Amino acid sequence: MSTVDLSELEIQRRESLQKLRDLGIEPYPAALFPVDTKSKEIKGNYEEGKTVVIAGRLMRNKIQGKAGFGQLQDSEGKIQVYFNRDEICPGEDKSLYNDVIKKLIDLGDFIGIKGELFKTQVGEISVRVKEFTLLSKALKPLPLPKTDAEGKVHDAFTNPELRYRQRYADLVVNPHVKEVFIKRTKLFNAMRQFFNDKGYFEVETPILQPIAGGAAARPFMTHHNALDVPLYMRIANELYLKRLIVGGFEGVYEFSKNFRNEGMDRTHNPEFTAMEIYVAYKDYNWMMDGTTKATFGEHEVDFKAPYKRVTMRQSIIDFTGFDIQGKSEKELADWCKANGIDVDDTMGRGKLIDEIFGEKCEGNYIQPTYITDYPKEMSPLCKVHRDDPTLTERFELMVCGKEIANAYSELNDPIDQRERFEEQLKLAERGDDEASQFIDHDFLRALEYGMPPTSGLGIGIDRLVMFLTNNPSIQEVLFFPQMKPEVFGKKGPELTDSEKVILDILSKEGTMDLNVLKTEAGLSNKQWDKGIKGLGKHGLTKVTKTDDALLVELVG
RNA sequence: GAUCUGGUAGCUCAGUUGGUAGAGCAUCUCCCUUUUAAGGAGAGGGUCCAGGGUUCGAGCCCCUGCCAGAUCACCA
Repeated sequence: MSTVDLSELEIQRRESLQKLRDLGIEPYPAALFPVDTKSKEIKGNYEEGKTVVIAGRLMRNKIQGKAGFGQLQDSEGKIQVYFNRDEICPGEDKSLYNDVIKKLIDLGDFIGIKGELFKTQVGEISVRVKEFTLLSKALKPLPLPKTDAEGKVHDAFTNPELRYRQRYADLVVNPHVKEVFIKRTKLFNAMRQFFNDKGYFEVETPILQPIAGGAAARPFMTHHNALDVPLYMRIANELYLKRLIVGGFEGVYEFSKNFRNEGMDRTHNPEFTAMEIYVAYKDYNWMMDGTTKATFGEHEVDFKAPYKRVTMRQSIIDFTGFDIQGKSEKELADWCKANGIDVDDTMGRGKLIDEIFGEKCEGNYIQPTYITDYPKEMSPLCKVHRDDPTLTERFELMVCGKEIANAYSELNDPIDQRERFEEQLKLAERGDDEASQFIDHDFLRALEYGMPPTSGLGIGIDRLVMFLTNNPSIQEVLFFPQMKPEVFGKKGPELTDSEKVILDILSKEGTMDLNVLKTEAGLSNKQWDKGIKGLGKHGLTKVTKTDDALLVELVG
């Protein structure tokens, strides 16, 4: 990047950087800095006169003559630091204070401080600086929101595009954003703790899969050069965890980054995190009892378990008065048409019911609610219901109109499983692009060796975090949400057409009268104006004024 | 994919019928030794997202494109 592309503020900071080097101060020192305290500890265990060594970004630097107050931000918060010229520079040479601290240090620079704790006249806990070390210079100014006495934020850094693309800056200046991610990690830790205490085993399974199974979604495809085979990024890890249950583990779980090549919106990101757990010798009722504790038990969430439980059949009756029990595909399709739901020939019975539920019921479940007993056709990996062969032993946990968790009594009958896969294949051939197009024969082989009765649960972690942190957008709970790539260096040295035309004419003559050049160029007023100004900015031409004319001169 | 809204200084935002591009904070200079978003005085800082068009003249009007957000569609 040339200095031409830099803003005034960035140029100033680069100049400060050079001046620091000229003073013998390395702006990016290699040696460790012996930090021994953080801001939070200072405030929590205040000891008058205690010597501390702290480090962080300087986020405020209010100079008042021969003293000044700064604010140092570390990972846990902010602490005020007090610079006093004659304490920092006891001798004749006051340059460390007058030049370095007052002028060459900028907001955002990392500095290290050794000093003593004291309270100011207004009672704010502060560090009286004894020694000062520059740890890293910031060449780009951070956004600078300010918080007033009432906690109201002024000039907040709110532009979502800038915040997501430059999350590092967002995290520095928006403490509430950092909080969301701390909560996210605490949720992971709490769930791990909960499962580990119960003796379940955390595992890792393949992300690159020869068949993207376990869910219905369009996968990202890639290719392995050495084997010369196509591979898919996983859309789910379900089938691999079940293989481990076959192998003898009785409780396995995995936090699984899944990838789906579909649309993006405020609840969908191409990569997202699911937590899947499978426990042998259990059923979906057991899982329902445990889910509340597993997800919310460790957190201060205003939930009262047990949540309401509604069968899918009852849910549809509740919101439409229509009973899907025993209805044929045609009867369901006719009802949909009569009630304003778009249907087409590719839709089987399961899909039709799913449409009715999605259209008329789903959005109404704001409070946590278990929807149970899904139709067989829409749950190809789930065991048939013990009381009704047209249903499956499945539940989903709905919160705020969105699915948070999905659980089964897992299908472990290999013959039934093969038939379900074949049904999916038929639906796919019929045009249902959500139905699975491949049969995972290896998975069927595993089931043939025998899988114990098992209950499985999947939780959409991102949506759960959204819910727990009260965020309406998935982008707010992912550090780096997917964005269209930013174009850097677009404004290259290339000339516009107008500039080229003018330059061509001028290059033959070297120097020309401006009006002659304009006439010869034959450009519209606007194009002429843009072209000649552009060339001047590129430093290619120079306009000089004589007594009676303007002369354009080719430079370089 | 559709519709709507937006893109102006480092950040947050104004910008009048279309007539010399503004404010606050930040920055720079000077003064100030216990300040609390904001002490005083002065100064600098712009490819108004990009490209076309209309016009004597466009940040503003028209067209095309790019990026983002929201709503909808899609997504077990």
